[in-house]
Amino acid sequence: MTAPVGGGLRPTIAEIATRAGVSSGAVSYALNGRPGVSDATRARILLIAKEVGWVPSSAARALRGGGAATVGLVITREPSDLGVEPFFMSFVAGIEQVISDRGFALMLQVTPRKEQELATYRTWWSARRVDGIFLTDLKVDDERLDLLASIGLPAVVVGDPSYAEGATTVWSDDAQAARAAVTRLHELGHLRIAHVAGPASFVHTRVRSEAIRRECNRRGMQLVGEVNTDYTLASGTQACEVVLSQPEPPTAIVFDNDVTALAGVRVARAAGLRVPEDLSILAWDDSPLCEVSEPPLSALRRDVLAYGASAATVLLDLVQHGTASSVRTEGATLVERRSLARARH
Amino acid sequence: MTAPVGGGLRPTIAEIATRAGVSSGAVSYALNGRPGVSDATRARILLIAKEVGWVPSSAARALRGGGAATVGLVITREPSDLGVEPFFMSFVAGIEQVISDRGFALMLQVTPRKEQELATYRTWWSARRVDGIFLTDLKVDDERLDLLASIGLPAVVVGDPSYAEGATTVWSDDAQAARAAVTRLHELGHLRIAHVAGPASFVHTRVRSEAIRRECNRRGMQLVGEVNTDYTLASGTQACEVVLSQPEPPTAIVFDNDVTALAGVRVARAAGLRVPEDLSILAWDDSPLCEVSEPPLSALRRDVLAYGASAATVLLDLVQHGTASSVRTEGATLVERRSLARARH
DNA sequence: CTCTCCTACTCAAACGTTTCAGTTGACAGT
DNA sequence: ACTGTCAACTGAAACGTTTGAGTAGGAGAG
Repeated sequence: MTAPVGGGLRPTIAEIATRAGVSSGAVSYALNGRPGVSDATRARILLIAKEVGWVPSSAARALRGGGAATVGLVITREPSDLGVEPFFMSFVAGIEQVISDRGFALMLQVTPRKEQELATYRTWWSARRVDGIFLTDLKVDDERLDLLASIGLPAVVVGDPSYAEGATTVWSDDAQAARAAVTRLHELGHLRIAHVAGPASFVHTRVRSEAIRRECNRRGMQLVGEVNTDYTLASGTQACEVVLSQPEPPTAIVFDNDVTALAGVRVARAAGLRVPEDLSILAWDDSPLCEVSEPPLSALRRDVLAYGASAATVLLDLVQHGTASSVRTEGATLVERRSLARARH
Repeated sequence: MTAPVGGGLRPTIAEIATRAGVSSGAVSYALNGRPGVSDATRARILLIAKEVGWVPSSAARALRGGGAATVGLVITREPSDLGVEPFFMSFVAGIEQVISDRGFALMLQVTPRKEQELATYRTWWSARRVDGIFLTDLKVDDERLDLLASIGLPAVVVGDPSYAEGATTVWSDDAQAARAAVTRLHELGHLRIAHVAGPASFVHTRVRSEAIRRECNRRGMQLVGEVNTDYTLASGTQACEVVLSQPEPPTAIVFDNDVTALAGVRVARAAGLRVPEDLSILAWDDSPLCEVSEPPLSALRRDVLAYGASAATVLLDLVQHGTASSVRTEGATLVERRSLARARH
């Protein structure tokens, strides 16, 4: 008792084969553009496939060894923090632009627990659920790199190659952006600045901090504060209070994200300082938050969409050809709004 | 030439079987907790499986017909809008809490094109990539409902059941929250209010608008403005200008999201109105944006994490047992900050 | 006419899992 | 001692695809 030819949803190659009067092997050749069928037969098969709405079973392909046509992304952050973080959604959208055209899908996991992340990589790989993954939020001496290397799961590291232990990376040059920011502040006459940074464990935090420190030295500016935060409003507020309560407070502060920058505005105002007249503020990673702020915040903007797209392109090359070379994407540019002003003497 | 027993990553049931000296069928029974093996053998098999780090091949299971152990979510929004939208990340995190415990994974797609969304459902289902999906941003006469019904893809609709055409839904009672909001404004003596809403096509926009209208009538308050926006700063600004430039402007405005509420603060200030003394402002869906605003905004807060978790629970029930009943989650609660004040006479 | 080569196929195995239908023994009941 | 029952297994098929090996039939060379 075979299924009615006209019938079912989810048609298979076998059904196309019976309709076309050939074997399933021939259909496979035709559908995959391989030699082994005549042009006439191929055309007929393709037509039928389109008619019945055939879509290859990714399960069968994955089982056969052809890969799952899926890439994975684990976001290890507190869900509450993620609400504010505009980065990931744009990044995912950028990934999607590239992979959907190539028939790939994205598997996502959001979890606050970092052991969970490691377990997920193991499981995804063992279960053949993904062909490769994106590794974000790169840390110094990142244990995830070792795991990935040991299980052999292809990965693209989103972050500075000098900390990626030889893995393929896609990165934006934060050091260069940091230099540009400091340069701009110097132009405006600022000689004492501070840096309210992200978590010290992140590579990009370290890169930014170091670049700012170096550039200050080079230009004879003083870095009168460098405090780490966890990107939250609370920790930004505290950091900013520390920095501003010094005997010789800075005339400008660079913040590593938008939320802490907003915290900075509030703290400054509470301390009786006007922004930007008494204190210039610069945020890293532009967002609507910066726009709606009063005053609107100047920010270092990256094209996160393009960043995600680049990462996806590299990962797919890695997965499909077994090798790919690292890519440096366009760096951040400084968007000037109204939170920067000339330093007062 | 068989593979070395000690060897490979990604061990299979067959390998466990040879190690345990039983057939692969027995191993399958043991691993899935089915009868058919003795307790002793079962224990031995489980031990070996743990030792070699066995993980079931989801491809093989899906092929066999057991389902892909994957659920899908398509987010159809402009990537740039998503940056601000705290909803989805929290929602996804809530989903994850539930599904990862049950061995399911989440497949995500972010796209601005709505035809893409429909195509994705077809493809995911035909390719057996997902067992079910979450349908968010429910619209009036939503064409996606018809597609899902016609292809038979299990789905949980996130939105009001009265517009879901009989599909299983998970929803939060926006009408009730709207009534609570209006009630509170009435308590504060406001008699003329306005509503800056979301896109008219969304069901939740319609539900909120209608509930606000009704409650105003019931209490003898005037609804002196009801404008739709697309949630962006620009459209919020425009809507708010329209509402405030009337001969008899409102003394309080309810905004359907945080960004437009912030736009409202700016417009009010530009018009020489103090918030909240001259104009009370209430945002829908709390976010860090509301906290950092000046003044901090009162908001209707939902537990989005729990919302996502509920949706996931229902979808998994639907997928695994073929049936599930709709769930109404806890409604929004009003978080008072400093943007609400007693109306002036 | 025979031999080779080529095209255009067909056949069957393999991927890893689940499950149905058998096949052993052991053991109780009569 | 014979039958039936039950637990504890084994064997094989099936899911849908890819792919290497095999084959029929025709064209061309000698």
